[in-house]
Amino acid sequence: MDSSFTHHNNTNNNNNSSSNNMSTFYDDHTTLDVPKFKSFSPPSLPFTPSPISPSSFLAFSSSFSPTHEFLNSPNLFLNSPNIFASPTSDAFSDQSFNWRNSYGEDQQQQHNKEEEKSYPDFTFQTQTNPEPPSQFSSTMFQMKEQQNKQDMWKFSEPTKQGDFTSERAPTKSEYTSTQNFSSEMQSNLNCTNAFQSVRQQRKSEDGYNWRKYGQKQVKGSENPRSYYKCTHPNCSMRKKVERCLDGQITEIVYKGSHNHPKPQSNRRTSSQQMHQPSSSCTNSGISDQSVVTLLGNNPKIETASIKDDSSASAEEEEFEQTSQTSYSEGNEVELGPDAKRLKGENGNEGYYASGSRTVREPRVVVQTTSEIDILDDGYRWRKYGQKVVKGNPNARSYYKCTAPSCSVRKHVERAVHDVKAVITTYEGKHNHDVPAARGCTSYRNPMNSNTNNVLAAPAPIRPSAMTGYSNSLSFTNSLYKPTSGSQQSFALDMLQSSGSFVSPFLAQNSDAACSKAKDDSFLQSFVSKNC
DNA sequence: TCTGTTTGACCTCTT
DNA sequence: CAAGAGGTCAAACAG
Repeated sequence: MDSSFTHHNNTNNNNNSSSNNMSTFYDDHTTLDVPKFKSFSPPSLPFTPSPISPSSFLAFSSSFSPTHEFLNSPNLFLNSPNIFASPTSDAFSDQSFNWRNSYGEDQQQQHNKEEEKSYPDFTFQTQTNPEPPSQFSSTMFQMKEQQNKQDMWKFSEPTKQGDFTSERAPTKSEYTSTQNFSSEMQSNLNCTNAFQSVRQQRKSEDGYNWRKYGQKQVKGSENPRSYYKCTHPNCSMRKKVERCLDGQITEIVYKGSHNHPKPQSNRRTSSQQMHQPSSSCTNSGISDQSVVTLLGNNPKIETASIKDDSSASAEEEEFEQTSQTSYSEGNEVELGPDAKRLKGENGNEGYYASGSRTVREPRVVVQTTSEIDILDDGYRWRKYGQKVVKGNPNARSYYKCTAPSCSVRKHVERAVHDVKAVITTYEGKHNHDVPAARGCTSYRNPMNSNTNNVLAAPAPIRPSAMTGYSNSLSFTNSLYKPTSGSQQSFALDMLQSSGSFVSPFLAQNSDAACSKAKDDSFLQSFVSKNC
């Protein structure tokens, strides 16, 4: 190891900038040269509009495609496992939905009554959205620029829970940018409709046929994990579904990609049928999609522009060969010792929270191939592992620089003392310059270039230019001393997390950045708090 | 008989 | 190299 350093990204105060409004969100990212893979869908996720329209709240443009970041983020919560319909069984019928944690007790009780009226034989509970969409979006969104792009795009917790409910059923027109969810997610998102659908027609499908080929009891979890293959000839698409003992899905991991269009006629009647709400649109033909995730305790939206497999399969296939897209919803806060590892055939693996804890964290992960671009530091990274290390229940992501013969690695993890704090540790030194962002030729590395700070993307941090950075969480030293050869720590991620402050900060040289950071009251308070 | 599921054994990978 | 864990295979089983 030539060197290492750590930067710390604290998201506690993320609300103060980019989360404030969508314009900030756009401004900061739509101009980014988002790698193509980020705008490509989880392979084979069929479209089913959610009654909770992401686009009704979040008018993402098609160019906005934080798919990977959203869904692979351990911060993306989906604490409503109950609303997942089992794609392979009828566990749905046995499920009890409880969103009590999503809002106040009074509201809950009142709402429960309402729900009981609507679904006297159903225990699913939801709530009328008390906030207008615009308000919702402004309070829900939170941008987080993080060393690990997985968490780059985030949403802050709503100012009050329950802002986002299934009862806000949008019209179909609201789904112009919303497509392609896994069947489980579809069911999840189509809460109300799904239930109605379930009640009416227990079985439905996601358009693809699956065959169960194995089941395992994974260590650290009481929940069995089922393995499914796409039954289409030569299709490598697989998925893992983990369920609680009561049949509720707590985790879904997609791996690979469909090499075929969705079967036209797929009215299979096997137990593997997916739930497809009757109100859903199986194929809108709209290429851009948004992924929306309901979050039980902390309702949040995850939105990503992805492509419908059926409408853009060729384009996807081209990219699928070299990209990885991971979609993960789970409450990393709840990630505990019983987090489990998942590993793809490309070597990717990760630990994800088990659903056996007090708060279940269903998640959907889509894995295609191996490469991940992480442009937040300018370099391209390939995820090669993820695990929970001793002393910190939070999963740590491991990445390698994708440049040939470059041995730089980094890992990202959340601080044990503050789950919203992200520690990124670099090991080694890049033996190459910062690759230009895809489609971007104006990128300049602020750390080793005296040229203009022309940034088409958030300016990268150059850990590579530094040596001897420790992975300490300490903030006692300067926030950022890239030129120092001694072990240092800095709160880069924290700085990044400050939203609009990020780019200006990063666009400056390190000294200026450091100075600016120190002047920032937020940073000061953070440092004071954490040191 | 066919199709899909179950489940123990085996394989592969990581540590 | 061994142990452990996850992933896959395939025979047996069920509907």
